Amino acid sequence: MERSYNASWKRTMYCGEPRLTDAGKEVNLNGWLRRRRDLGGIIFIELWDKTGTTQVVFNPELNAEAHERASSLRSEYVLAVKGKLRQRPEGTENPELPTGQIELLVDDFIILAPAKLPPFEIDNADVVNEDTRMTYRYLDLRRERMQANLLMRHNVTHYTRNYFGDNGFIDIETPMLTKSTPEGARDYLVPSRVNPGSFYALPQSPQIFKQLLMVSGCDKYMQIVKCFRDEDLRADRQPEFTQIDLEMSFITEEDIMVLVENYLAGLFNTYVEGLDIKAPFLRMTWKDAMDLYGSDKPDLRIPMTMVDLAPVFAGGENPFAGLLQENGTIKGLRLPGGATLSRKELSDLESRAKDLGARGMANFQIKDGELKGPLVKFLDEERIESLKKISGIEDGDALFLMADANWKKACEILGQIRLEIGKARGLLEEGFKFLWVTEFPLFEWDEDAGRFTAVHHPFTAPMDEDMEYLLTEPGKVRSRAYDVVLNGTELGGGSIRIHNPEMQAKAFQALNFTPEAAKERFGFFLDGLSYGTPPHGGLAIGLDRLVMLMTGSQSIRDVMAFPKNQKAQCPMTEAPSKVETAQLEELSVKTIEPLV
RNA sequence: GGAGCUGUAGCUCAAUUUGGUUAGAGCGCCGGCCUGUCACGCCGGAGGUCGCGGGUUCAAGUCCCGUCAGCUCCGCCA
Repeated sequence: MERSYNASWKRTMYCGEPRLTDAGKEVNLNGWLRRRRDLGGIIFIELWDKTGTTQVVFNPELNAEAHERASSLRSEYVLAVKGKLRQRPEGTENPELPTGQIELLVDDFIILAPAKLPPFEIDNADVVNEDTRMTYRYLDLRRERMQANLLMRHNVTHYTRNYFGDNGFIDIETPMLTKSTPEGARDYLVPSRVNPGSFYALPQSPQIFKQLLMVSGCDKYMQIVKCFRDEDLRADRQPEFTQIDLEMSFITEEDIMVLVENYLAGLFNTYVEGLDIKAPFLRMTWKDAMDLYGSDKPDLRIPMTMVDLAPVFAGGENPFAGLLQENGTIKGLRLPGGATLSRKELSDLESRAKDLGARGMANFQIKDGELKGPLVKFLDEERIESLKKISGIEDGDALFLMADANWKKACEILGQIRLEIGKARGLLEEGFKFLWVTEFPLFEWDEDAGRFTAVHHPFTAPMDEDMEYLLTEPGKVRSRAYDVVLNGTELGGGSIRIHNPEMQAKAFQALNFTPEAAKERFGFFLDGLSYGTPPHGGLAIGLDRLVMLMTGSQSIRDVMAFPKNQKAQCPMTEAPSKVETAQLEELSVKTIEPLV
């Protein structure tokens, strides 16, 4: 007779729990059959749950009936097993397993569920095509590494709520159905049935709401919140992702940065083994980050920085003299040991630089004390000395040169080369290198839009020193924004906000919004600001990226339970899908090719 | 929108460079043997739309054209 699961079968231990000290105990285990070793006379199975596995023994001499039934068991069957834990016979211990000193001798068991043959070997899913893993994501998650990732994510959110709660923050939810604000990323839109022709947007961030909560006097707000952006995907970008979102009143940059770096240091030191992250973190202006690393999110694990080679070439007779007279830029990057690079390797690097938009990339090498390179002939003794002094190039090294009329472009391209060559040559150091990047430009010129756009968002406060340029030279204004960067990834960013409605109106003006347009889009917000807004600021941390880095994962997909593929589809549910005409009609949405 | 890489058994890959016998291997699966295994072992077996379509050729997994899919990157991501 078939026996079903009842209280007598409930587990008394998890599969990963038994230890030598449990020998002699009668226990129940519930779990999945992960591996079967049928030796003919005796059968071993490994019973798995999220805590680990325990070896279960079916011995015909002790229990012929159970042994007979066990021969039909297959991978991933769900079982309830009763038996006695005992120390393994001498010489059969498995030192690799936490439960390896012990095993369960079966008295009785039931099959709670058989299982179809899995489409891939679950223990080995790390090497399986991601598309297949995603189609059977529930199986992909049924393994140690993914369970560990989900647990880490839980630990992070738990720690986060405690940390900010202990620091006086309260968790407040903001709407998922909200107003579209075309500034910024593309919105996901949701049609309103009761308001034909009108749409909600899913939030790109709760930015405006959290600022209005400051107007309300909430003082310290936090939320772990889903955000949505309809843009193309990357290894570290998904259409829906989670932010740790913060906002505080009556504070300065310093308050937030100290709060957040202590949070991050504590979090990493608690959950990542062998770390001793120290706060405060290194702080660097955006200008310095660009000059030294060619990136607004420098990867400090690569021990190379760029230098300004203008003094070497200025005023001389060389191909760069004209560029420098026009205020152009020449950046240099020293590659220790780079003298071994072949002509072909140098040429490949130059074509890579061209792919990135450079017109070229010159180089020097010092081999056996002799400086070589296409530009040597343009440099006299004095300039060569200057080149060596500024760049630090020594015997055995290479030096790359990037010249461009545009300072930012020269920095960025050489910065990308720095990253790629650093990784390729194994120069990446171990560990977690945090820093703050500050004093971002407030605006940048958008060629396509023909106007300035906000680098961060239009509510970011300008630095007091640059306030006078707000309307005259917007490109010159620095912002009170700060990003926290870890190992070349932007973990989070925030700013002190504008809390004065006139200033906010000016910012919109600098962005070329007419007062009418500003009112149309953000009128409620400007109105809110005018009812007594405290100085405030905040920050948002990308939870997915955070957990990705903490778990050493290559993609945020590995730390999300059910992520989307590069086409923003879910291979498992096959979302997005077509819907019936009746649904569309109800929503007053007219469209092409509905399903029915 | 663009560039690159990949696509062969359930999974991971080889064979493609230089077209030529019946497309192989490991794992997994099925059957048999096996009483201390733990990636159990040994023996046997099943399993293929070489992503798809077209072309060149006596002959295409292999060459050509097109197309689809997945991933990485650029654009995009206030």
